[in-house]
Amino acid sequence: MPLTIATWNINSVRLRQSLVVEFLEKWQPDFLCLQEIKCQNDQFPSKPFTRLGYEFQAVHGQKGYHGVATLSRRPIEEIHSRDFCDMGDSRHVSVLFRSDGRTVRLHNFYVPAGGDEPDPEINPKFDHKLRFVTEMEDVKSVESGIPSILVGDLNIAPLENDVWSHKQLLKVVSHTPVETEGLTRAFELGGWSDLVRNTIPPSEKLFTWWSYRSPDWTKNDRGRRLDHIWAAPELAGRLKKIEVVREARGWERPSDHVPVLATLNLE
DNA sequence: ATGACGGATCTAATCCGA
Repeated sequence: MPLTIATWNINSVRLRQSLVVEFLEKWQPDFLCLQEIKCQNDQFPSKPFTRLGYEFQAVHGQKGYHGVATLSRRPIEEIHSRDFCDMGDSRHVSVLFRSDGRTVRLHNFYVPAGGDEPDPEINPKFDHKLRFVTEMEDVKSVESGIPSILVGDLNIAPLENDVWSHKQLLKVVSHTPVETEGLTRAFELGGWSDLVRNTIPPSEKLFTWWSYRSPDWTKNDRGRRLDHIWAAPELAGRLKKIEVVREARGWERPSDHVPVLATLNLE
């Protein structure tokens, strides 16, 4: 049985629960990792997703901001969330599941945006972002023999073709060298493989986010690739398909991010 | 032309996202 994992920064799950339902019905991933649910656990709209078969839900919300949730139609266990940087933010949740005789860990991340000014000395949010990414260095692709998948809104576009203009974004938070190098360090020290760029070559422009502030997101196509799917090499070798649901940016009252999916065959 | 938007919050103006 193929295994499909999706990640989507939903920018308020209560406001966009109908979009999530539409997505689950049409794409039917086994797992959907949501970020920026922007609600507390008891406000999370579980029922419409349960009704579609996503009865296993690991929700780690907080009031107003941030928050992550992993929905699954397969049983999950050992739900865990880690408090990066001891801020008390809800920015991570992980689950274990079994598939084709293996145990796999799935990490769902929402990395801090980092504010406007790319200088940790004067901008505490940027300092927080850099420290968060440094802490991600000890999230390994294989832990105690268990291979992992790491998805989420990492808020960093690491490659030149992950932004609409490498040159013009070098001093813009999300694409500064200190961020892209920090993310690359966590990626390499963790022993990860980038499933999306394994499939869609780095020579091609690829985005998953387009600003709300642009009057027409399709005009000039000024996006960034902020949402990622990484995996342990032994899982990466079993990748069958990658999909970026670009059309979702054009849905009614859309999130500014679109879903990204990976399908693996673990047989 | 990196904002001309959009969401949550002690519903009015403020903070936040990236």
